Amino acid sequence: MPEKEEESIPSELTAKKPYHHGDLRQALIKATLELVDSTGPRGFSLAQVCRQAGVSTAAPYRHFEDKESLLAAVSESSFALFRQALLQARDAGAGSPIQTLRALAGAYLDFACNNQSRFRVMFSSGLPKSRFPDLYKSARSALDIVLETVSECQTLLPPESKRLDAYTLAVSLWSQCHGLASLLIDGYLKEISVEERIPELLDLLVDRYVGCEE
Amino acid sequence: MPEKEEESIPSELTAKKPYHHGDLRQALIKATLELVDSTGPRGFSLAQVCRQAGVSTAAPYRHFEDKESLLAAVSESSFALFRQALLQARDAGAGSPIQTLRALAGAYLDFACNNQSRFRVMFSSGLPKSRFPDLYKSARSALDIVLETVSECQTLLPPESKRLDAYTLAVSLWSQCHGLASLLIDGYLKEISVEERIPELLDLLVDRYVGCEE
DNA sequence: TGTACATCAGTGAACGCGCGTTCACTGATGTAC
DNA sequence: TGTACATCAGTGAACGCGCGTTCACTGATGTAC
Repeated sequence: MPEKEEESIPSELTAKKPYHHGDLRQALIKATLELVDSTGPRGFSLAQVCRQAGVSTAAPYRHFEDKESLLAAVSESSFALFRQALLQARDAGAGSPIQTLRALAGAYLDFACNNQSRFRVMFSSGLPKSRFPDLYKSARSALDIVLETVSECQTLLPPESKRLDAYTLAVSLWSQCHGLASLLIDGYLKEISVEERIPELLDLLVDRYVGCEE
Repeated sequence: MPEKEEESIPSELTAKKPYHHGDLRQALIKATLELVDSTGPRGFSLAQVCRQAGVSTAAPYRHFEDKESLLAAVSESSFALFRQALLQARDAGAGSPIQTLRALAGAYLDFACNNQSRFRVMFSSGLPKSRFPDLYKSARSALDIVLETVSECQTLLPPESKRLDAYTLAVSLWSQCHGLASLLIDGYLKEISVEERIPELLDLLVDRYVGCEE
């Protein structure tokens, strides 16, 4: 028969929790991301989120219209962070166009790998565009960074890189980043130990955008 | 007050449906795919599947252990079809290595676009590898086609294409196909009307695998 | 500075619902004799 | 060929459960006077 703890009440129980949370909105987003990590973007329940955040099941309705709105807020904030990361990579380097593209591709991959839950919500949540038009806008404003940067870089590159229009090039770079990120996150590249070859892959995919220069 | 139809009983009601279904297993897989199309790989319910297949909610348990097993069967059959499509593309051409790679990339994209539900289940269902080890094997046996074909093609190509090992090249080709397919399916390429440029994109991504030749 | 009051973020109990799964059963099919 | 019976794919009613959402409420905060 196990002894009962009688000596002292743990501090997290004595410390009376305040009636108001402080920043429940952010806490709910954080809890959602943690659950998405194990259940996928559609497998979590609002009740779980509330338990995780230590709050009653009615509390979220002060901040979000319903469950889907919470997920949309998670997605929108993720696209905003993503956009920031891409912008930072584009502006930080200030080196050659090739270096800028390389930095952009690296940032894309880094964001995906370090924010897997966010990446999943962004690209696999299946939220209806019709209900959340702003969400789609914030997605586009992040992805446009890729398109714009490739266009800008292309104007700075030697003429032989210009036989293709910038959009085609941009989509090519973008989809390669996106595919690599998705396959990494889903674990399909684990067995063939591709992770240490990522720098090489990034160089490969960027170098080829300027024709033949090595 | 609407009139009631009294003239004749529709044939689908008079035709007594047989007690045994015939091929319920396949019918359940088909119904699941149709629902996945609108709800995502985790949003459908077994009850909906049964309604769609015109069968009681207990019927699936003659064919699948539980709901997750049904989804795993959908995924496994999809990887098998995918593998078939890739093999066919690889073997049909019998042209130059470049043509073979081009055909493979085209088949990857075609499969994804013509079987969007299957593609979603394959890559976004989040089924636990631990419970369905065979599923992961069938995934690998499909994806290995890409790796093998790139290796084979590379041995037939001029030496300047060999400065990178085949795995790195294969992963690069693979991830580009995968990213392009994912972005197309998720609708992120619709506004910039990239769809008519797909052949060009495919040429672009394949041509670059052999160094500089144009 | 002190008090009254509006505001609003939280509670917790309750709801109706659809879900996944089980059960004893039924009816069609195939096979042994 | 005809009959008895084992097999098994289906039924339909029932279950317990967790879910999303609502409601009247409570208690903390900020502001007007």
